[in-house]
Amino acid sequence: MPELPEVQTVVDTIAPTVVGRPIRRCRRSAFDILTPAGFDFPNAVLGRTIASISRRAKRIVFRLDDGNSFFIHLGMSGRLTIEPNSNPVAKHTHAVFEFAGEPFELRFVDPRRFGGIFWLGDSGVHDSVGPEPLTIGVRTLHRRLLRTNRAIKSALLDQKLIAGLGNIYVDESLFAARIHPTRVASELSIDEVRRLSAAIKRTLRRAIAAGGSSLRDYVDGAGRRGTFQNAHRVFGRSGEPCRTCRTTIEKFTLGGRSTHACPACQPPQEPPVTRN
DNA sequence: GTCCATGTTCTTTA
DNA sequence: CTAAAGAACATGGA
Repeated sequence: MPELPEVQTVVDTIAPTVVGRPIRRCRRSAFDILTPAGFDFPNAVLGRTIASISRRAKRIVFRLDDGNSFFIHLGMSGRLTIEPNSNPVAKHTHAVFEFAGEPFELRFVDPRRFGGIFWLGDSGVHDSVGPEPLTIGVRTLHRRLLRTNRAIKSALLDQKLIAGLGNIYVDESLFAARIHPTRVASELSIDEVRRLSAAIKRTLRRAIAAGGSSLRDYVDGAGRRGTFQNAHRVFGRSGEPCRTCRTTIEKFTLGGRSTHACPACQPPQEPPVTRN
């Protein structure tokens, strides 16, 4: 469910409330969402103060005052919200963090359990995660795309190639860059990679500003829905007219994922260079 | 009952 | 061996 903009929004909405607070108690921590299984949780966090909260890829990283850190991944259906202690505990609540003397607590709910809590220790090293899309350079992106012959959409979904993009923002970014999702990654021209890099950054920034996309049940740390779904150009708009050229938005399966594109704005082959 | 879902990882195939 | 495709994971909504 949550991609970079949603995860960033969760970070932004919980940080002011929980940073600097000592964790007094942890309740209802489901065992099967901890990696490595049953790492010293909750002992590793009890009594520790949250020094900072940040985002890396789609991960919400908690740095503790003892130098250790862990992260929460929301998977497909995860929620991380600040709620009054007195609120009824929702079904599929896996972890509740209580803070000394505070009437609110942080709750991790994830019905499908694709998410989890992962221990990083004192290294803070994130492996199997590529460069951040908001800061990646054109040259770096180009070099990494040259290494694979997969469809550009599949390449952009590969978190090791570039981190943080998911099904929504890949489709939206490719539309903004006027590149068809089935194009071979290694065959994009440098000009197309330039457009793609700019389109990714622009799309993500706008989505963050809108609080992310709430298609189904995504909410931020305060329980509020995002509004970027209203600005989608292709995702979830199959059968509707393209907002640029009125051509019907197509939907098909690529790499096992539903894929949306405008066949006119995003030609399946790179348009030939016109000369005069 | 069926199909689909904003993600990731493991297995199978080529 | 590697790259790429496919299956699996678990739950709920249409």
